[in-house]
Amino acid sequence: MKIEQDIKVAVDAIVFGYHSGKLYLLLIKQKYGKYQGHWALPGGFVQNGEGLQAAVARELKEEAGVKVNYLEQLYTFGDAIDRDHRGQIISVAYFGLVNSAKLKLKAATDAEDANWFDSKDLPGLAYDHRMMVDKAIQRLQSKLQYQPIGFDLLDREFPFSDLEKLYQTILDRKIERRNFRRKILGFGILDETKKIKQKGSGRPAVLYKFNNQKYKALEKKGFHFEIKYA
Amino acid sequence: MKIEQDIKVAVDAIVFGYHSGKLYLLLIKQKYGKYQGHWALPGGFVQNGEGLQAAVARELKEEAGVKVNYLEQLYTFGDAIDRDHRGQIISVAYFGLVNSAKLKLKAATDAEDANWFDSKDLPGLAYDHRMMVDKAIQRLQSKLQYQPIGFDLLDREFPFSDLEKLYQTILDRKIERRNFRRKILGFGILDETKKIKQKGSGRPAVLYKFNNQKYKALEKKGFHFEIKYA
DNA sequence: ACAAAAGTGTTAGACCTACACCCATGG
DNA sequence: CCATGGGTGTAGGTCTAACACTTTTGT
Repeated sequence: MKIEQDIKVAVDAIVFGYHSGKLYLLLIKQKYGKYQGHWALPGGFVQNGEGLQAAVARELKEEAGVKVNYLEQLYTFGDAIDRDHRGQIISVAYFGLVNSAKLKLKAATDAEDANWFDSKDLPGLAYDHRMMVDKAIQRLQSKLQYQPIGFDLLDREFPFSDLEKLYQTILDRKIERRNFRRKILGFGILDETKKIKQKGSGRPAVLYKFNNQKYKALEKKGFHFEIKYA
Repeated sequence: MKIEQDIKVAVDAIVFGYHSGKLYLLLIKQKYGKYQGHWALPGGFVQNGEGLQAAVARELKEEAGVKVNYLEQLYTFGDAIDRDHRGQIISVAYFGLVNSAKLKLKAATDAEDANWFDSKDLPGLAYDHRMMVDKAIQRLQSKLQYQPIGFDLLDREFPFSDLEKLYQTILDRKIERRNFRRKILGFGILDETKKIKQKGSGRPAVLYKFNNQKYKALEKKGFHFEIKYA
Protein backbone atom coordinates (compact mmCIF):
# COMPACT_ATOMS: atom_id res chain seq x y z
CA MET A 1 0.00 0.00 0.00
CA LYS A 2 1.18 3.47 -0.77
CA ILE A 3 0.16 5.47 2.27
CA GLU A 4 2.50 5.90 5.18
CA GLN A 5 0.68 5.62 8.42
CA ASP A 6 2.43 5.12 11.76
CA ILE A 7 -0.59 4.14 13.75
CA LYS A 8 -0.89 0.81 15.50
CA VAL A 9 -4.03 -1.06 16.40
CA ALA A 10 -4.50 -2.71 19.77
CA VAL A 11 -7.39 -4.35 21.54
CA ASP A 12 -8.24 -4.32 25.23
CA ALA A 13 -10.80 -6.28 27.17
CA ILE A 14 -12.87 -5.23 30.13
CA VAL A 15 -14.10 -8.52 31.53
CA PHE A 16 -16.43 -8.74 34.47
CA GLY A 17 -17.34 -11.58 36.75
CA TYR A 18 -19.77 -11.71 39.63
CA HIS A 19 -19.79 -13.66 42.85
CA SER A 20 -21.60 -13.32 46.17
CA GLY A 21 -22.58 -9.72 45.91
CA LYS A 22 -19.41 -8.45 44.31
CA LEU A 23 -18.56 -7.46 40.78
CA TYR A 24 -15.04 -8.42 39.73
CA LEU A 25 -12.77 -7.17 36.99
CA LEU A 26 -10.00 -9.14 35.32
CA LEU A 27 -6.56 -7.48 35.33
CA ILE A 28 -3.08 -8.46 34.23
CA LYS A 29 0.17 -7.49 35.86
CA GLN A 30 2.51 -5.83 33.38
CA LYS A 31 5.81 -7.64 32.94
CA TYR A 32 7.82 -5.08 31.01
CA GLY A 33 8.04 -1.43 30.05
CA LYS A 34 7.02 1.77 31.66
CA TYR A 35 4.15 0.18 33.58
CA GLN A 36 6.05 -2.88 34.81
CA GLY A 37 4.45 -4.17 37.97
CA HIS A 38 1.28 -2.15 37.46
CA TRP A 39 -2.08 -3.67 36.70
CA ALA A 40 -3.70 -3.22 33.31
CA LEU A 41 -6.49 -4.59 31.21
CA PRO A 42 -5.77 -7.73 29.21
CA GLY A 43 -5.03 -6.81 25.60
CA GLY A 44 -2.32 -6.16 23.06
CA PHE A 45 -1.57 -5.52 19.44
CA VAL A 46 -3.67 -7.07 16.73
CA GLN A 47 -1.68 -9.45 14.57
CA ASN A 48 -1.51 -9.28 10.79
CA GLY A 49 -4.36 -11.22 9.29
CA GLU A 50 -6.28 -11.31 12.52
CA GLY A 51 -9.75 -9.91 13.11
CA LEU A 52 -10.44 -7.62 16.07
CA GLN A 53 -12.64 -9.92 18.06
CA ALA A 54 -10.31 -12.81 17.36
CA ALA A 55 -7.46 -10.74 18.75
CA VAL A 56 -9.36 -10.14 21.97
CA ALA A 57 -10.19 -13.81 22.37
CA ARG A 58 -6.55 -14.71 21.78
CA GLU A 59 -5.23 -12.20 24.29
CA LEU A 60 -7.69 -13.35 26.92
CA LYS A 61 -6.64 -16.91 26.44
CA GLU A 62 -2.91 -16.15 26.38
CA GLU A 63 -2.80 -13.75 29.25
CA ALA A 64 -5.40 -15.17 31.57
CA GLY A 65 -6.71 -18.47 30.25
CA VAL A 66 -10.20 -16.98 30.29
CA LYS A 67 -13.03 -17.83 27.93
CA VAL A 68 -15.83 -15.33 28.04
CA ASN A 69 -19.49 -16.04 28.06
CA TYR A 70 -20.42 -12.80 26.36
CA LEU A 71 -18.33 -10.36 24.34
CA GLU A 72 -19.21 -7.18 22.52
CA GLN A 73 -17.37 -4.18 21.20
CA LEU A 74 -17.39 -1.29 23.63
CA TYR A 75 -15.63 1.69 22.11
CA THR A 76 -12.56 2.62 20.13
CA PHE A 77 -10.19 4.94 21.92
CA GLY A 78 -8.16 7.06 19.57
CA ASP A 79 -8.89 10.74 20.04
CA ALA A 80 -6.04 11.36 22.45
CA ILE A 81 -3.03 10.69 20.27
CA ASP A 82 -0.74 10.47 23.31
CA ARG A 83 -2.81 7.89 25.18
CA ASP A 84 0.08 5.45 24.86
CA HIS A 85 3.66 6.67 25.36
CA ARG A 86 5.01 4.19 22.83
CA GLY A 87 3.47 5.99 19.87
CA GLN A 88 0.11 6.58 18.25
CA ILE A 89 -1.96 3.57 19.13
CA ILE A 90 -5.68 3.24 18.87
CA SER A 91 -7.36 0.68 21.03
CA VAL A 92 -10.56 -1.13 20.25
CA ALA A 93 -12.02 -1.99 23.64
CA TYR A 94 -14.29 -4.98 24.19
CA PHE A 95 -16.64 -5.68 27.02
CA GLY A 96 -16.99 -9.23 28.29
CA LEU A 97 -18.70 -11.33 30.93
CA VAL A 98 -17.77 -14.66 32.45
CA ASN A 99 -20.01 -16.72 34.62
CA SER A 100 -19.74 -17.23 38.29
CA ALA A 101 -18.38 -20.76 38.19
CA LYS A 102 -15.43 -19.92 35.95
CA LEU A 103 -14.63 -16.95 38.10
CA LYS A 104 -14.22 -18.97 41.27
CA LEU A 105 -12.06 -21.54 39.54
CA LYS A 106 -9.85 -18.87 38.10
CA ALA A 107 -9.37 -16.96 41.29
CA ALA A 108 -8.26 -20.15 42.97
CA THR A 109 -5.87 -21.58 40.39
CA ASP A 110 -4.29 -18.51 38.93
CA ALA A 111 -0.69 -17.47 39.29
CA GLU A 112 0.55 -13.98 40.02
CA ASP A 113 0.00 -12.16 36.77
CA ALA A 114 -3.73 -12.40 36.18
CA ASN A 115 -6.24 -11.64 38.87
CA TRP A 116 -9.79 -10.70 39.66
CA PHE A 117 -10.29 -7.44 41.54
CA ASP A 118 -13.35 -6.13 43.28
CA SER A 119 -14.61 -3.47 40.91
CA LYS A 120 -15.25 -1.16 43.85
CA ASP A 121 -11.66 -1.39 44.97
CA LEU A 122 -9.39 -1.33 41.95
CA PRO A 123 -5.68 -0.58 41.96
CA GLY A 124 -4.31 2.25 39.81
CA LEU A 125 -4.40 1.18 36.18
CA ALA A 126 -1.94 1.66 33.34
CA TYR A 127 -2.55 3.93 30.33
CA ASP A 128 -6.10 5.23 30.00
CA HIS A 129 -7.53 1.98 31.24
CA ARG A 130 -9.41 3.57 34.08
CA MET A 131 -11.48 5.47 31.55
CA MET A 132 -12.22 2.27 29.69
CA VAL A 133 -13.34 0.56 32.85
CA ASP A 134 -15.66 3.41 33.74
CA LYS A 135 -17.22 3.29 30.32
CA ALA A 136 -17.64 -0.46 30.59
CA ILE A 137 -19.36 -0.20 33.95
CA GLN A 138 -21.81 2.30 32.52
CA ARG A 139 -22.46 -0.01 29.62
CA LEU A 140 -22.97 -2.95 31.93
CA GLN A 141 -25.39 -0.99 34.06
CA SER A 142 -27.45 0.19 31.16
CA LYS A 143 -27.43 -3.12 29.30
CA LEU A 144 -28.58 -4.90 32.40
CA GLN A 145 -31.76 -2.90 32.17
CA TYR A 146 -32.73 -3.74 28.63
CA GLN A 147 -31.02 -7.02 27.77
CA PRO A 148 -30.89 -10.30 29.66
CA ILE A 149 -27.13 -10.28 30.13
CA GLY A 150 -27.27 -10.71 33.90
CA PHE A 151 -27.63 -14.44 33.34
CA ASP A 152 -24.22 -14.56 31.71
CA LEU A 153 -22.73 -13.62 35.05
CA LEU A 154 -24.47 -16.31 37.08
CA ASP A 155 -24.25 -20.08 37.16
CA ARG A 156 -26.40 -21.88 34.65
CA GLU A 157 -28.85 -22.70 37.44
CA PHE A 158 -29.34 -20.14 40.13
CA PRO A 159 -31.68 -19.22 42.95
CA PHE A 160 -33.81 -16.21 42.21
CA SER A 161 -32.23 -14.27 45.03
CA ASP A 162 -28.87 -14.41 43.25
CA LEU A 163 -30.34 -12.56 40.31
CA GLU A 164 -31.86 -10.01 42.61
CA LYS A 165 -28.59 -9.47 44.44
CA LEU A 166 -26.73 -9.17 41.17
CA TYR A 167 -29.00 -6.38 40.02
CA GLN A 168 -28.67 -4.63 43.34
CA THR A 169 -24.92 -4.91 43.28
CA ILE A 170 -24.36 -3.73 39.75
CA LEU A 171 -27.00 -1.02 39.69
CA ASP A 172 -26.05 -0.03 43.21
CA ARG A 173 -29.56 0.38 44.52
CA LYS A 174 -32.25 -1.55 46.36
CA ILE A 175 -34.72 -3.57 44.37
CA GLU A 176 -38.19 -4.48 45.57
CA ARG A 177 -38.20 -8.25 45.70
CA ARG A 178 -41.85 -8.97 44.88
CA ASN A 179 -42.04 -6.55 41.99
CA PHE A 180 -38.76 -7.71 40.53
CA ARG A 181 -39.72 -11.35 40.75
CA ARG A 182 -43.13 -10.79 39.22
CA LYS A 183 -41.63 -8.84 36.37
CA ILE A 184 -38.90 -11.29 35.46
CA LEU A 185 -41.02 -14.39 35.87
CA GLY A 186 -43.74 -12.67 33.86
CA PHE A 187 -41.42 -12.57 30.88
CA GLY A 188 -41.53 -16.33 30.69
CA ILE A 189 -37.86 -16.76 29.89
CA LEU A 190 -36.89 -18.70 32.99
CA ASP A 191 -37.41 -22.40 33.57
CA GLU A 192 -37.82 -23.87 37.02
CA THR A 193 -35.74 -26.82 38.25
CA LYS A 194 -35.48 -28.96 41.39
CA LYS A 195 -34.44 -27.56 44.78
CA ILE A 196 -31.23 -27.03 46.65
CA LYS A 197 -30.08 -25.89 50.02
CA GLN A 198 -27.36 -23.35 49.56
CA LYS A 199 -25.62 -21.59 52.39
CA GLY A 200 -26.67 -23.83 55.23
CA SER A 201 -29.46 -21.98 56.91
CA GLY A 202 -32.66 -20.51 55.57
CA ARG A 203 -35.42 -21.91 53.47
CA PRO A 204 -34.12 -23.73 50.40
CA ALA A 205 -34.50 -21.95 47.10
CA VAL A 206 -35.91 -23.14 43.81
CA LEU A 207 -33.30 -22.99 41.06
CA TYR A 208 -34.04 -21.29 37.77
CA LYS A 209 -32.43 -21.57 34.39
CA PHE A 210 -32.41 -18.93 31.65
CA ASN A 211 -34.06 -20.28 28.52
CA ASN A 212 -32.41 -18.56 25.61
CA GLN A 213 -34.63 -20.21 23.00
CA LYS A 214 -37.75 -18.83 24.62
CA TYR A 215 -36.12 -15.44 24.81
CA LYS A 216 -35.13 -15.46 21.14
CA ALA A 217 -38.61 -16.56 20.14
CA LEU A 218 -40.23 -13.75 22.12
CA GLU A 219 -37.73 -11.25 20.77
CA LYS A 220 -38.80 -12.06 17.23
CA LYS A 221 -42.36 -11.24 18.21
CA GLY A 222 -41.32 -7.76 19.28
CA PHE A 223 -40.80 -8.45 22.96
CA HIS A 224 -38.32 -6.25 24.79
CA PHE A 225 -36.67 -7.25 28.00
CA GLU A 226 -36.74 -4.30 30.32
CA ILE A 227 -36.17 -3.66 34.00
CA LYS A 228 -36.51 -0.22 35.47
CA TYR A 229 -37.38 -0.26 39.14
CA ALA A 230 -36.36 2.18 41.77
CA MET B 1 8.26 0.85 17.79
CA LYS B 2 9.37 -2.75 17.53
CA ILE B 3 6.28 -4.55 16.36
CA GLU B 4 5.56 -4.99 12.69
CA GLN B 5 1.92 -4.48 11.99
CA ASP B 6 0.57 -3.98 8.47
CA ILE B 7 -2.83 -2.75 9.45
CA LYS B 8 -4.14 0.64 8.45
CA VAL B 9 -6.74 2.73 10.21
CA ALA B 10 -9.51 4.50 8.34
CA VAL B 11 -12.62 6.38 9.37
CA ASP B 12 -15.99 6.49 7.62
CA ALA B 13 -18.99 8.66 8.26
CA ILE B 14 -22.64 7.82 7.95
CA VAL B 15 -24.31 11.22 7.88
CA PHE B 16 -28.05 11.65 7.76
CA GLY B 17 -30.21 14.60 6.86
CA TYR B 18 -33.97 14.93 6.87
CA HIS B 19 -36.31 16.96 4.72
CA SER B 20 -40.03 16.79 3.98
CA GLY B 21 -40.68 13.26 5.02
CA LYS B 22 -37.49 11.76 3.67
CA LEU B 23 -34.30 10.65 5.33
CA TYR B 24 -31.18 11.37 3.30
CA LEU B 25 -27.69 9.91 3.39
CA LEU B 26 -24.52 11.66 2.28
CA LEU B 27 -22.41 9.79 -0.29
CA ILE B 28 -19.27 10.53 -2.27
CA LYS B 29 -18.48 9.38 -5.78
CA GLN B 30 -15.16 7.51 -5.89
CA LYS B 31 -12.59 9.08 -8.19
CA TYR B 32 -9.98 6.35 -8.37
CA GLY B 33 -9.33 2.70 -7.80
CA LYS B 34 -11.42 -0.40 -7.96
CA TYR B 35 -14.63 1.40 -7.08
CA GLN B 36 -14.15 4.37 -9.41
CA GLY B 37 -17.52 5.82 -10.29
CA HIS B 38 -19.28 4.02 -7.47
CA TRP B 39 -20.79 5.75 -4.48
CA ALA B 40 -19.28 5.32 -1.05
CA LEU B 41 -19.38 6.81 2.41
CA PRO B 42 -17.21 9.84 3.06
CA GLY B 43 -14.04 8.78 4.84
CA GLY B 44 -10.41 7.90 4.45
CA PHE B 45 -7.20 7.10 6.24
CA VAL B 46 -6.39 8.71 9.54
CA GLN B 47 -3.31 10.91 9.35
CA ASN B 48 -0.34 10.61 11.66
CA GLY B 49 -0.88 12.67 14.76
CA GLU B 50 -4.59 12.99 14.13
CA GLY B 51 -7.38 11.82 16.44
CA LEU B 52 -10.20 9.69 15.14
CA GLN B 53 -13.00 12.17 15.45
CA ALA B 54 -10.78 14.90 14.03
CA ALA B 55 -10.13 12.70 11.02
CA VAL B 56 -13.85 12.28 10.40
CA ALA B 57 -14.46 16.01 10.65
CA ARG B 58 -11.62 16.67 8.24
CA GLU B 59 -12.83 14.15 5.68
CA LEU B 60 -16.35 15.51 5.81
CA LYS B 61 -15.09 18.98 5.21
CA GLU B 62 -12.70 17.98 2.42
CA GLU B 63 -14.96 15.65 0.56
CA ALA B 64 -18.33 17.30 0.99
CA GLY B 65 -17.96 20.63 2.75
CA VAL B 66 -20.33 19.38 5.42
CA LYS B 67 -20.31 20.36 9.08
CA VAL B 68 -22.33 18.05 11.22
CA ASN B 69 -24.68 18.97 13.98
CA TYR B 70 -24.17 15.76 15.89
CA LEU B 71 -21.44 13.15 15.70
CA GLU B 72 -20.79 9.98 17.65
CA GLN B 73 -18.80 6.84 17.20
CA LEU B 74 -20.84 4.02 15.73
CA TYR B 75 -18.75 0.90 15.47
CA THR B 76 -15.31 -0.29 14.43
CA PHE B 77 -15.29 -2.70 11.53
CA GLY B 78 -12.33 -5.00 11.56
CA ASP B 79 -13.39 -8.61 11.93
CA ALA B 80 -13.43 -9.37 8.22
CA ILE B 81 -9.78 -8.96 7.31
CA ASP B 82 -10.60 -8.79 3.61
CA ARG B 83 -13.20 -6.03 3.90
CA ASP B 84 -10.95 -3.80 1.82
CA HIS B 85 -9.09 -5.24 -1.19
CA ARG B 86 -6.13 -2.90 -0.67
CA GLY B 87 -5.00 -4.70 2.46
CA GLN B 88 -5.95 -5.11 6.09
CA ILE B 89 -7.77 -1.95 7.02
CA ILE B 90 -9.96 -1.39 10.00
CA SER B 91 -12.53 1.34 9.81
CA VAL B 92 -13.88 3.33 12.71
CA ALA B 93 -17.35 4.37 11.60
CA TYR B 94 -19.04 7.51 12.89
CA PHE B 95 -22.67 8.44 12.82
CA GLY B 96 -23.66 12.04 12.15
CA LEU B 97 -26.65 14.30 11.68
CA VAL B 98 -27.02 17.60 9.87
CA ASN B 99 -29.99 19.84 10.11
CA SER B 100 -32.59 20.41 7.51
CA ALA B 101 -31.44 23.86 6.40
CA LYS B 102 -27.87 22.78 5.63
CA LEU B 103 -29.18 19.82 3.73
CA LYS B 104 -31.21 21.90 1.30
CA LEU B 105 -28.33 24.25 0.67
CA LYS B 106 -26.02 21.38 0.00
CA ALA B 107 -28.28 19.56 -2.38
CA ALA B 108 -28.62 22.75 -4.40
CA THR B 109 -25.01 23.90 -4.59
CA ASP B 110 -23.10 20.70 -4.77
CA ALA B 111 -21.11 19.44 -7.69
CA GLU B 112 -21.05 15.90 -8.98
CA ASP B 113 -19.00 14.08 -6.40
CA ALA B 114 -20.96 14.55 -3.16
CA ASN B 115 -24.67 14.02 -2.96
CA TRP B 116 -27.61 13.31 -0.74
CA PHE B 117 -29.55 10.14 -1.46
CA ASP B 118 -32.93 9.07 -0.21
CA SER B 119 -32.08 6.43 2.38
CA LYS B 120 -34.88 4.24 1.05
CA ASP B 121 -33.42 4.26 -2.42
CA LEU B 122 -29.66 3.99 -2.20
CA PRO B 123 -27.31 3.02 -5.02
CA GLY B 124 -24.96 0.05 -4.59
CA LEU B 125 -22.18 1.04 -2.21
CA ALA B 126 -18.48 0.34 -2.25
CA TYR B 127 -16.71 -1.98 0.23
CA ASP B 128 -18.83 -3.05 3.21
CA HIS B 129 -20.47 0.32 3.40
CA ARG B 130 -23.96 -1.06 3.05
CA MET B 131 -23.47 -2.90 6.32
CA MET B 132 -22.34 0.29 7.97
CA VAL B 133 -25.37 2.15 6.74
CA ASP B 134 -27.71 -0.53 8.04
CA LYS B 135 -26.09 -0.38 11.42
CA ALA B 136 -26.34 3.39 11.45
CA ILE B 137 -30.03 3.33 10.61
CA GLN B 138 -30.65 0.95 13.47
CA ARG B 139 -28.72 3.23 15.77
CA LEU B 140 -30.65 6.25 14.58
CA GLN B 141 -33.94 4.49 15.12
CA SER B 142 -33.12 3.38 18.60
CA LYS B 143 -31.49 6.64 19.69
CA LEU B 144 -34.50 8.56 18.50
CA GLN B 145 -36.49 6.76 21.15
CA TYR B 146 -34.34 7.59 24.11
CA GLN B 147 -32.41 10.72 23.27
CA PRO B 148 -33.59 14.02 21.84
CA ILE B 149 -31.54 13.77 18.66
CA GLY B 150 -34.46 14.29 16.32
CA PHE B 151 -34.07 18.02 16.83
CA ASP B 152 -30.62 17.89 15.27
CA LEU B 153 -32.27 16.93 12.00
CA LEU B 154 -34.79 19.76 11.93
CA ASP B 155 -34.50 23.52 11.56
CA ARG B 156 -33.86 25.40 14.75
CA GLU B 157 -37.52 26.41 14.80
CA PHE B 158 -40.03 23.94 13.53
CA PRO B 159 -43.74 23.21 13.54
CA PHE B 160 -44.73 20.34 15.74
CA SER B 161 -45.96 18.36 12.80
CA ASP B 162 -42.44 18.24 11.39
CA LEU B 163 -41.24 16.44 14.46
CA GLU B 164 -44.12 14.04 14.21
CA LYS B 165 -43.45 13.33 10.54
CA LEU B 166 -39.75 12.87 11.27
CA TYR B 167 -40.50 10.21 13.85
CA GLN B 168 -42.92 8.51 11.50
CA THR B 169 -40.44 8.55 8.65
CA ILE B 170 -37.45 7.27 10.56
CA LEU B 171 -39.25 4.73 12.70
CA ASP B 172 -41.37 3.74 9.74
CA ARG B 173 -44.66 3.59 11.57
CA LYS B 174 -47.68 5.70 12.38
CA ILE B 175 -47.62 7.82 15.48
CA GLU B 176 -50.71 8.94 17.34
CA ARG B 177 -50.64 12.70 17.13
CA ARG B 178 -52.34 13.59 20.41
CA ASN B 179 -50.36 11.15 22.52
CA PHE B 180 -47.09 12.11 20.92
CA ARG B 181 -47.68 15.81 21.37
CA ARG B 182 -48.75 15.43 24.98
CA LYS B 183 -45.70 13.34 25.76
CA ILE B 184 -43.11 15.61 24.16
CA LEU B 185 -44.62 18.84 25.40
CA GLY B 186 -44.95 17.29 28.83
CA PHE B 187 -41.17 16.97 29.01
CA GLY B 188 -40.90 20.74 29.05
CA ILE B 189 -37.89 20.91 26.78
CA LEU B 190 -39.52 22.83 23.95
CA ASP B 191 -40.09 26.58 23.82
CA GLU B 192 -42.91 28.13 21.87
CA THR B 193 -42.36 30.97 19.36
CA LYS B 194 -44.48 33.14 17.03
CA LYS B 195 -46.45 31.74 14.10
CA ILE B 196 -45.83 31.02 10.47
CA LYS B 197 -47.73 29.84 7.43
CA GLN B 198 -45.77 27.12 5.77
CA LYS B 199 -46.87 25.31 2.67
CA GLY B 200 -49.62 27.63 1.52
CA SER B 201 -52.77 25.94 2.60
CA GLY B 202 -53.89 24.64 5.96
CA ARG B 203 -54.01 26.20 9.38
CA PRO B 204 -50.74 27.90 10.34
CA ALA B 205 -48.60 26.15 12.90
CA VAL B 206 -46.92 27.39 16.04
CA LEU B 207 -43.16 27.03 15.84
CA TYR B 208 -41.21 25.33 18.60
CA LYS B 209 -37.57 25.43 19.54
CA PHE B 210 -35.61 22.77 21.40
CA ASN B 211 -34.20 24.17 24.63
CA ASN B 212 -31.02 22.28 25.31
CA GLN B 213 -30.36 24.01 28.62
CA LYS B 214 -33.69 22.87 30.01
CA TYR B 215 -32.95 19.39 28.76
CA LYS B 216 -29.53 19.27 30.39
CA ALA B 217 -30.95 20.57 33.65
CA LEU B 218 -33.66 17.91 33.71
CA GLU B 219 -31.16 15.23 32.77
CA LYS B 220 -29.12 16.04 35.83
CA LYS B 221 -32.21 15.47 37.95
CA GLY B 222 -32.54 11.95 36.59
CA PHE B 223 -34.97 12.68 33.79
CA HIS B 224 -34.88 10.35 30.81
CA PHE B 225 -36.21 11.31 27.42
CA GLU B 226 -38.20 8.41 26.08
CA ILE B 227 -40.70 7.81 23.31
CA LYS B 228 -42.22 4.43 22.74
CA TYR B 229 -45.57 4.59 21.02
CA ALA B 230 -47.05 2.22 18.55
C1' DA C 1 -67.49 26.53 0.20
C1' DC C 2 -64.07 23.39 0.23
C1' DA C 3 -59.53 21.45 0.78
C1' DA C 4 -55.61 21.10 3.78
C1' DA C 5 -53.15 20.86 7.82
C1' DA C 6 -53.19 22.09 13.05
C1' DG C 7 -54.97 21.53 17.27
C1' DT C 8 -57.52 19.34 21.14
C1' DG C 9 -59.95 15.37 25.82
C1' DT C 10 -61.53 11.38 27.63
C1' DT C 11 -61.67 6.75 29.04
C1' DA C 12 -60.27 1.77 29.85
C1' DG C 13 -56.62 -1.01 30.71
C1' DA C 14 -51.80 -1.99 31.72
C1' DC C 15 -48.00 -1.30 34.46
C1' DC C 16 -45.48 0.61 38.35
C1' DT C 17 -44.92 1.35 43.24
C1' DA C 18 -45.16 0.67 47.98
C1' DC C 19 -45.73 -2.18 51.61
C1' DA C 20 -45.22 -6.75 55.80
C1' DC C 21 -45.91 -11.29 57.01
C1' DC C 22 -45.52 -16.46 56.76
C1' DC C 23 -42.64 -20.55 55.26
C1' DA C 24 -39.02 -24.05 55.22
C1' DT C 25 -34.88 -25.35 56.64
C1' DG C 26 -30.29 -25.79 59.76
C1' DG C 27 -28.30 -25.37 64.04
C1' DC D 1 -37.23 -22.64 69.28
C1' DC D 2 -34.64 -19.40 67.04
C1' DA D 3 -32.05 -17.53 63.25
C1' DT D 4 -31.75 -17.24 58.35
C1' DG D 5 -33.06 -16.43 53.95
C1' DG D 6 -37.17 -17.67 50.52
C1' DG D 7 -41.56 -16.82 49.03
C1' DT D 8 -46.11 -14.42 48.48
C1' DG D 9 -50.81 -10.37 47.34
C1' DT D 10 -53.13 -6.17 47.13
C1' DA D 11 -54.49 -1.42 46.29
C1' DG D 12 -53.58 3.43 44.60
C1' DG D 13 -51.47 6.00 41.27
C1' DT D 14 -49.45 6.86 36.85
C1' DC D 15 -48.75 6.04 32.11
C1' DT D 16 -50.22 4.15 27.68
C1' DA D 17 -53.42 3.36 23.93
C1' DA D 18 -57.19 4.12 21.28
C1' DC D 19 -60.36 7.03 19.56
C1' DA D 20 -62.81 11.82 15.84
C1' DC D 21 -64.11 16.32 15.55
C1' DT D 22 -63.22 21.47 15.41
C1' DT D 23 -60.21 25.41 14.01
C1' DT D 24 -57.71 28.28 10.90
C1' DT D 25 -55.98 29.37 6.90
C1' DG D 26 -55.45 29.49 1.27
C1' DT D 27 -57.74 28.88 -3.01
